[in-house]
Amino acid sequence: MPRQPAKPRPSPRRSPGRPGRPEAGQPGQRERILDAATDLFSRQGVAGTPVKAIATQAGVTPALVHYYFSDRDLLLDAVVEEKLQPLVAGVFANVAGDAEPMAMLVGMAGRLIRTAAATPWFPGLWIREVVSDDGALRERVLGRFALQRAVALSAPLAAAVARGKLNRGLEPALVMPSLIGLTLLPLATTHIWRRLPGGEAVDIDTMVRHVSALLTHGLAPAPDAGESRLSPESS
Amino acid sequence: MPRQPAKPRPSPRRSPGRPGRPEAGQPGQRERILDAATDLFSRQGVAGTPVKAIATQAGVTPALVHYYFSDRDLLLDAVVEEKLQPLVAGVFANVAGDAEPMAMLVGMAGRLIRTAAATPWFPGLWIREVVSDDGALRERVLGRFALQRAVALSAPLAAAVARGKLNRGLEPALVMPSLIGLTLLPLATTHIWRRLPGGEAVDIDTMVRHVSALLTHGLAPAPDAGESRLSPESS
Amino acid sequence: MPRQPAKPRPSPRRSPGRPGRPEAGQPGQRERILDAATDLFSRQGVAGTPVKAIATQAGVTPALVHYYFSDRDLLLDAVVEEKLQPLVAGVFANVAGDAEPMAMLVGMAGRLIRTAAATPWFPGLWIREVVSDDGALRERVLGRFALQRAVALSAPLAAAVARGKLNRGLEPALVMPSLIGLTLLPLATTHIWRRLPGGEAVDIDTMVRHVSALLTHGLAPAPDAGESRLSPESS
Amino acid sequence: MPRQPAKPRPSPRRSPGRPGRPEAGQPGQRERILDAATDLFSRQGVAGTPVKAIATQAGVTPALVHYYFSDRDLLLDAVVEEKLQPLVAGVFANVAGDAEPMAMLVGMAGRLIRTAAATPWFPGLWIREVVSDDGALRERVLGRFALQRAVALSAPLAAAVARGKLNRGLEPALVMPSLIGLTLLPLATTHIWRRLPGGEAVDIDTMVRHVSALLTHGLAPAPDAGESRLSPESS
DNA sequence: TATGAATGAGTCTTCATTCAT
DNA sequence: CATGAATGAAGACTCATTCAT
Repeated sequence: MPRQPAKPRPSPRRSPGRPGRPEAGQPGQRERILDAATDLFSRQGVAGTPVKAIATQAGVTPALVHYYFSDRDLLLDAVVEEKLQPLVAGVFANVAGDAEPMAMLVGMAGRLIRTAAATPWFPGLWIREVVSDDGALRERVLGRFALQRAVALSAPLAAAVARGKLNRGLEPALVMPSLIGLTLLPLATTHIWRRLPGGEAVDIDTMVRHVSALLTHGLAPAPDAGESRLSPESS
Repeated sequence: MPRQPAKPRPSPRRSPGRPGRPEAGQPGQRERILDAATDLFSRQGVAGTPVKAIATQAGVTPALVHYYFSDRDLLLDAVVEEKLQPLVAGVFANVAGDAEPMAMLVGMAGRLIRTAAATPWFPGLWIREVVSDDGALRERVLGRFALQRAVALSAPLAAAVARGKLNRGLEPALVMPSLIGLTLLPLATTHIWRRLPGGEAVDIDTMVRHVSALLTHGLAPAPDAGESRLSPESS
Repeated sequence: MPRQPAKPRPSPRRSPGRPGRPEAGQPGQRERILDAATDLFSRQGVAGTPVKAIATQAGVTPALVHYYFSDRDLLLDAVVEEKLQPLVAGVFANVAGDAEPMAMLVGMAGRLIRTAAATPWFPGLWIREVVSDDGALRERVLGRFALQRAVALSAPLAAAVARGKLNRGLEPALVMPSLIGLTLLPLATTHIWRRLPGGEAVDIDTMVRHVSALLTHGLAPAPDAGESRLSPESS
Repeated sequence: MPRQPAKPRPSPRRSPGRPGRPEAGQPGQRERILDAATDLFSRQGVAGTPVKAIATQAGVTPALVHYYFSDRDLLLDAVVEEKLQPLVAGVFANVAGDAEPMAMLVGMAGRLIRTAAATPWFPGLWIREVVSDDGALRERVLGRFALQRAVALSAPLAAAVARGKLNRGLEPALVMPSLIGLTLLPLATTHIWRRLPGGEAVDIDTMVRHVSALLTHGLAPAPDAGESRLSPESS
């Protein structure tokens, strides 16, 4: 303690933490900020969330947000890399182009719904800031991982449609957007349709069933065209 | 600022426009502002669009925006009432609960797509500011017309599912969200999937066909008794 | 970005002006700000002068400074263009390379001193922000007018030294810096040497006489061949 | 940028109280910081140099700067005492009032130039922070050693002028400022006039010769009675 | 001896809004 | 009708400084 003598001692400044401070530090200050940012961004939008709001929700000073992330922009980077990217990786995990396309798509839809349900900030953030035109995360997400994932899926899907393994009326390039629209958008609007009659009873399993039903029949090749379901398969 | 005493002092009723202005006629100042606001809101989000940007795009001063709309908040009201509401009314036009549910839904999807394609600001605005959690227009839209429209549709849909006129795996409360997700979200992300292989060739008709195909089979009652059920994710 | 300030409409906000407001407006708000900026920059340095200080001295709000100058940087531009440039132009007025070099230089020194004395901010600003290494106005001033003025003078001076119309011991490239050093630096340090014995009595005319005396003999060609050479440091 | 946080200077300002003096490593942490500070102050100005920049250049943490110097203000003190003061002492070394004034002044000019050339931070720091109006080091330097040095010189110079041992047109109180202006200002502006034609070839010896030539003739008593007088403003 | 963490007090800048003209 | 001028309130970011370790 080198500062003994003529210490001005302006303010007592004892316990720096706001109520509910981390004590020892399990959550990790940086983590708390990142969580708060992700949450607020998903609820109020990036443009609608001042750094101060993030700091407040994390129980820190705005200056500390800059201390850890330097920049509002780098904070966005961190959200994409440390929050979104892992999540998307989870959804795409063990998705192989060679699998049965129907199963793959329905499976991905289910995983998307369950993932999103377990990570409440996901659908809102994606809808608002990735999908939207000038979404603050859009280019980051597309450039870093989303686009390549979509591209990787595009050839198999086109082939599946061409070979009649998927409904021939489908447009391959629109399959993924349809999937997103069918899963994340309803999830992002839970608060809305819950207000509808019958809506309050809908749970995640119901949702998975609904989307599965829609996709199973909607994506499948038309039964009357003479194509039997699950023809011999030759990969 | 340095206006000396000898000020011209124009008469109380001066001719409005400066030279080279659109005069009082065709476009309408107020209309231009409203258009600019709608467009910018849809592209940059409400929170991301300052009044000044709207004024600039409309070719007027920020003060004039206040002159016509008093308030940023009332400008939002105007956008909802004069832009969104008529559009939604168009989509729901001659939708009757008594019609064949399949035809009604597929028809509405088609109308949604065509309407949105003809009104580029629509999908973006809806996705960002109506659907999103704290969307700036959300409560306005829900409270004024969207909710009651959805409610009106909810009973017939539930009945149709119950009576087997729609796929039994569907959840009535989720039919409308699915419809929105299947139409507006892909439309809002045109810029994205256009970059995918095969995406650049997709036009509106293709899109209508794609969604129709998906819905026609996806919503229709299962042709056979064996209902496809997705296993609830064996986690 | 985040707008929507929860309009409480707190204060009636009547008379905007602070004490001593311009009333009719002789000085001109913009002019007042520019004057304040120039003055403060010269006294405290550019880096040491917050916009708020300028605003306060001008009797306005910081926001108004931005209203007129957009940017701290553009304010610097304005200071250079509207304050420094005219002043320098005045000093260099009717300076012709063809004139007798002695008379020209001594005349310029005199004009520099009188100009600077009449414009108290000039020497300080020049010394601190033009001459100094990372001076905030340096590149602006050099790039826009100072360098070309110096270059224009450089050939005639070299010729004059070569032809013996100026002291042969002089280095042409150093003549202008010497002139500046002999005039602006003492002027910038008035407050210092005024404290010295005999200093309080020195006025502008005395200063002009002093510099003229020094230059008249210092610049003039040596009357006799015996050129004084300083021994290279007798350490 | 604008620093200088209203120095209340509450503490008695003791010797920084380094708990155990550095003396460990060769370069010396403290020395490195002091060097970095001096260098940066001279190039960017005191107000334009954050502690962090000093720390970075010295390869340490900002906290360590405070550890050694307690305070930004005390760091300035240290720069003055440990850097500027010794340098100035060197320039004034063996300057005696009784010497031949001409030789003393020309000698001092030469020593000033050579000193400054060997210590690149000197001219800039002096010009910017000692000479300038609110220079951050000004009062420190004047109060501690510069003023008394100048005062000590002032009587002999006045006597020399009075006795005709120096040019009678000179103003004694202005001799030292002229000397500073003639030496340090050109040195501080090396980067500028080096860009002029002929400037790139100028070296220290040339500079010494130039100033010596100017001073030798400029300071010397007029060889003839006809004293050149500059007309008071040739308008 | 040294530092990472943390913060209060600024600094620059933007914005919605008002008002006299 | 329309606008230039003006401002209070915020927003992002920086900085000197402190402190526990």
